[in-house]
This record gives sequence, C-alpha cells and structure tokens, in this order.
Amino acid sequence: MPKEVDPKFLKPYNPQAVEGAIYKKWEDSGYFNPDNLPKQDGEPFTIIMPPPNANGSLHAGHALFVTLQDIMVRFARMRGKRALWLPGADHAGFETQVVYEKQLEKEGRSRFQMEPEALYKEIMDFTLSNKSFMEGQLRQLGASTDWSREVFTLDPRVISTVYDTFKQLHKDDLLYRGARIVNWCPKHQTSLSNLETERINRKDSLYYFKYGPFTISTARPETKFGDKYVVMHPDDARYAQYQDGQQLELEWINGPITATVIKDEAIDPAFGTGVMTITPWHDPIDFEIAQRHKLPFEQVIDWRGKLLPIAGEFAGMSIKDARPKIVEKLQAKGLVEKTEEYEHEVPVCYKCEREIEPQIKEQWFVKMEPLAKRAIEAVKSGEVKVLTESHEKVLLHWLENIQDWNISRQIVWGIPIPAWFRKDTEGNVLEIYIGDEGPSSAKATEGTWAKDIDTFDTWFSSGQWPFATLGYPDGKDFKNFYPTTVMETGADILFFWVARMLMLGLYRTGEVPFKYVYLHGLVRDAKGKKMSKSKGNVISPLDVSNEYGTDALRMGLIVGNTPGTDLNLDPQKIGAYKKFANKLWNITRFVLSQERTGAIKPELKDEFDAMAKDITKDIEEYRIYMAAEKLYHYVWDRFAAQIIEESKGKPEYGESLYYILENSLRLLHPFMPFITEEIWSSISKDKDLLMVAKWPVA
RNA sequence: GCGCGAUUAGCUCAGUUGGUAGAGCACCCCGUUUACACCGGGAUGGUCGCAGGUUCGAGUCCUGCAUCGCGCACCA
Repeated sequence: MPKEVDPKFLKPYNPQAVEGAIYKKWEDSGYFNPDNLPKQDGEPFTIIMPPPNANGSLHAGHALFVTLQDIMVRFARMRGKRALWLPGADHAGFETQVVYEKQLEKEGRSRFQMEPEALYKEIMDFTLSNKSFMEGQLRQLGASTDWSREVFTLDPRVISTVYDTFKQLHKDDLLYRGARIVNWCPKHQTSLSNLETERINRKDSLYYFKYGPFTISTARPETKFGDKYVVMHPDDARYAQYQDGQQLELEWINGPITATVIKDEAIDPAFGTGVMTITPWHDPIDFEIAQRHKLPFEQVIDWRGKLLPIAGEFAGMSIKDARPKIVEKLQAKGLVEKTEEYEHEVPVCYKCEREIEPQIKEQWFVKMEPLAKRAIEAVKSGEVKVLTESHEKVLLHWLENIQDWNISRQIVWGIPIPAWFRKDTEGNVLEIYIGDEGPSSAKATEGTWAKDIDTFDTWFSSGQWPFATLGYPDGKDFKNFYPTTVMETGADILFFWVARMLMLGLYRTGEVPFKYVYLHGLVRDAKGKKMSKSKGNVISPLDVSNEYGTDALRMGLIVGNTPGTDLNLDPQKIGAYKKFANKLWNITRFVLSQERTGAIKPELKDEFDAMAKDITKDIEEYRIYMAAEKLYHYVWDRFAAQIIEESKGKPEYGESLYYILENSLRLLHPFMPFITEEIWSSISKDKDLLMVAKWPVA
C-alpha cells in the first residue's frame, strides 16, 4: 500500500519553477559568508573568483569556472571547512575599452574626439551596469559566493594596494622608466605587452636593393629613409674588405647620403645577402644594434602609421600606400635588384589584428627576473602545485625565459600611474616623483611637474588580486584566508594572470597566493569549433540553463572534462543530464511512497559508503569530472535500476532506500545544487539546508 | 628556432598508482509488467596512430617514427 507523496513529485522536474527561490533561500541563510557557518572551528578554504570582465554577458567559459569553483566550495563547506568564495568584477582595462570603442564606432563617435574625463565616466557607467547584470547571471548559475565581500578592481583599497606595490618596486630598484621599443598598435593608440600580440603567417615581398656596393634585403622599404648604417657580421669573409666605422657615399631613395659600416654579430650571414641597413626606431633588433654601437635613433613612422617628413615626398602617406611608390622610385633609379616572395610571421594586435608598429616610447618596465626566480622556486618545491603537470612545465619554461614587462598603457580606462615628471622646457625629464598625491609645487625649482597620463596594464593590478581582495597587509581576512587554497582559472591566461599573481604575491607577501592551480580549457561548440560571435556558434550558458536547468548545464560542463583540456559543449549531452535530474526526481517519488521499515541493510550501506569514500577521494584530488560520472552511474545504474527494482514488494528495504537517497543527495549537492536542495526540503523538513549538511565521509 | 601536448567504438571524449577496454550521442531489436517514455530490457561496434623495448603482465612506463594541434621567441 503506497504512501501519499507530495504532489509536486507527480509531475516531471521543472528547474525553472524552483531555482530562483532556492538561490534566495541560500542567500538569505547567510551561509555564503563563512562567518555565519554553524561550525566556526573548521580550517579555512578559500577560492578567489577570477573576476569576470564587466563588459558583457557571461559566456560558456564563465559557466565552467563557476561550476568548478562552486563544486569545490560546496564540497569544502559540507566537510565543515570555513569556506570562502570571494566574488569580484573586473574593469578589464584594455579589453573593456576596446568593447566600448566598438560601441562608439557604431554611434559614429571616437574616443580620440573625447575628453579623457568624459570618456572615463561613460565607460564607468557602462561597466557598472554590466557588473550588476553579471552578478544576476552568477546567481542563476548557482554560485555560492560571499556577496558581502565582493570586490571591484577599481575599488579604492585595490588601487591603494596597487600603488603600494608600484612604490615598493621602485624602492627595490625593480622598476625603470625607459625609452625602449614597444609594441604599438596604430589603431588603439597604445603600447602592448608581448603577450598582447599575436603572430600571423603572411606572404610578403622581400626586396633586394642596391645600397652603394652592397645589396640589402628588406620587407619594409617604408622604414628605410633614415638608414645610414649598413651592418654585417664581423666574420663574414665576403665583406672583409670593409672596416667597422668606414664611411661610404651612395645614392639612396631621396638623394645621396653618407653611410657608415657597422660590424655586429646579430647579423645572420646566411640570410639574404648577409647585409642589412638598420632602422633603430622601428625594429627591435636594429634597436639593440644601435644601442650597442651608440648610434642615433630617428622616428620615420608616426603614431598613426603615417610617414614623417624624413620621407620627403612620401611624408603623410600611409605605409600601405607608400610602399609600392617607394619601390617604384627605387626601380626608376635602378636600385632594385630583385623581388622575392617569402613567408614570415608578422606581429599583430591581439584585438584588432592590425600590424604592430614597433616604436620607441618611454614606458614603465618591471624587471622580472628576480620576481620570476622566486616563483620558479615555489613551483619546483611544491609550495604551489599546478594541475596538470604539462601546464607546470609550460609555466616554468615561460618563467625561465621571462622578459621585462611594460606596464604602461595609453588608454584612459584603467588605474592611473601615480608618477609625475619634472621636465625642462625641452621636455627632458629632470626628476621623477612617485606617490599617491603629486609632488608639492614648491619642489619645482626648475621646470614644471607633469603627471604621467598613462594607466597600468590591467594585469599589473589583477596580478595582485589574491592579496588585494583580502585586505593585505592588516585585514582580518588576509590573516584568516591567505594563502588561498585553489586558483581555478582558464589555461589561456596562465602567463597573463597566474604567473603574475604568483610572482607579485610572493614579492609582496612573501607567501604563495594559492596552494593549487587548477586550469580548465576552452569551452568549444558541439563540433569542437571555437565559439565566436562572427561564426554565430556562441552557446549562451544562461539560455542553456533556462532550457535544461542549471544542474543539467553544470553536469554537462563537468563530466569528461579533465583539467586543462578543451571541452565541447554539446546540447545533447546537457539533455542527457536533464533526464538524469528527472530520474533523481522520480527516484524520490518512489522512495517517498515507501514506509521507512526494516533496518539499513549492511551490504547496501557498505557498498554505498565505499562509493562515497571513492568519490570523496576523487574530489579531494581534483578529479571532479570522474566523481561526477561515478555518481551518475551509481544513482542511475545501481540505485535506480537494481536496488529499487529488487526492493519492490519488499518492505524490509524501506530504511535502506531512505539511507541511500538521503546520502546520495549530499554527494550530488555540489554538482547539482538546485534539485538536491529542493528534494532535501521535502524529505527532511525539520533540518537545516542541504548546503550545510554534513558530508557522508569524514 | 625553443618548448608542450594529442592520436582509444561511426561522432565527441573518459580511462586515477601498469592487472585481459568505458561513457554520452548515433544506430539496431524488443517492451507501454503501477517511480520515471525526460522510461525499461537487449544487441552491434575498438589488433587503444606505427615500430621496437622494459615487465609475469602495457591504452597506461621508455625509445624512435608518422600525422595533427598549441604556446613562447627580435630573423632583416
């Protein structure tokens, strides 16, 4: 004689009807904040959320990290730890500015026609409205984050931490301001770090020009106007007759010039003719050669990519227009020997794919080697463990070959660099001042003070995120929750972010910022293609959540997703987990129709406990994908398909069924928090929320 | 140039410290026996890229090769 069950179980599970209310219950309970947890003596467990860029909607990658981190945090919370998941939002400097500039472009406006203050305010409004939108989306995905501790990357206390780090680097002589070759994007009008450039393979013409007695080869005729130095390898026998410093008169693009021979080992005798002329202002190799030989630097191309007056009749032309005309002129003068097609790699801006124009610019650089050294030690000693091993190798390789870091950006949307320069009337810098407020005017005995108008590379500030968010150095949270437990983020920002956090965290606090690094891969579409707006194959996690339920989305993102490898998000797979949610719903319906008779069968309990122990170990060792799959199979293939079938018509199974259901819900909760909490409220009305229920394995 | 991976069922991928291969989807057959048709039962399907080696035993460790992919880097 079956018992009456709650009528809600007589219909299929409807995620949309319950998820919102459940999230509200969690949030109202206060348990997202570790200070409110029933058990206050547990050890701390901390994850700092990688702050999503507040410049659009959450994408599938966000849904993946939310799911992974939420599983880790809910698991820790149920095991009695003081679990803190600290949420954030990123102003995302250059990224957001690019997004906003596209919007301006659509409106027929341009940032270059705007006052910086007005532009800053507009982007701030844009960012803040996206931020609150995004917070709602994080809730929809079930993120059990402590909203009372949320931090925005432009919060005053973050900026103050960033300024302290800048000052400290200056004090420790790890910071320099130098005129170096930078990666200049002519579209975005800013310099970029090496990481912010990409290389594309391209076929171009390689021109061979007669340069006095030599033949030089170049792919960039438009830079050659100021070339007065001709360089060859000192051991190249073909040119042994020429001496370093020897001067030659020769005919060049715009008339006769005096050229000087330079011998330098940077030249590869096997490339082209083994001779080249140099353009120190627009080429990194040439820059170094010029530095070694103390040669002058002259700008040929302006910041917009147009030729300067040194180009004579070509002045004011764009590179694209000028190049063929210059070749034509040289041809007419009989100075073109031949032209070859060749393939080479060209650096481009990672945002607009416009060709990078190397330029010399005064920027702030951080000396990275000493910082990298400590990070390498931390990785090698195991103070910080990187999943997977291959990512650890990649990280070490990068750290071991680190280059100095340009942290200046010529954009308004960012944290201003707290530096002032005292300049004479020529514009030469007489003195540099670094501080929160400007230098007192009384100090300017000569020249005038001008503020650095640049902002920091976003990664310079976000590289300090773990300790900045926790209130270093005196904050209570810093003392309680630092070093954090896990940094879970995308493998694609291993260098941009993880490496910088590691280095800056060690530098400022003397401790690693996190003990584990868990890296996830890219979320691709069902066919393994990278999602992009232009391809139109973007899957919105919020849409998927609405259609299949958040729990199904979460399972689909987790099962079979090993750390560091890309995941194909197939709606069919999500559908399979929607069915699983319904299965669980119907299991409950059946169990609730049974009386709690008989004693728990030892063999069933032992079997369940062994499974529970096994998946606990999996989660502890970050095999989350495997824990999820094992649970799925236990619940469906063992519990539903076998145990329940055997139990039919046998009242002595009653208590066993309740035992297995109740404890399965505990195990499933981190993965499928909504449906498990909903069922929990029906089977144990007098107890606290499932999110703080005790994990079945100690 | 330097470095890191991948190659397992038709497709997409798991396979934890070496113990005679698994999932989802697809496909085929049967079934509406009261938890569930968002279901149940069953079937087909793999010489685990190739060649060697270590081992009682290798998808799993080692070496070489092939193919594909990724990252970093100043070749005019």
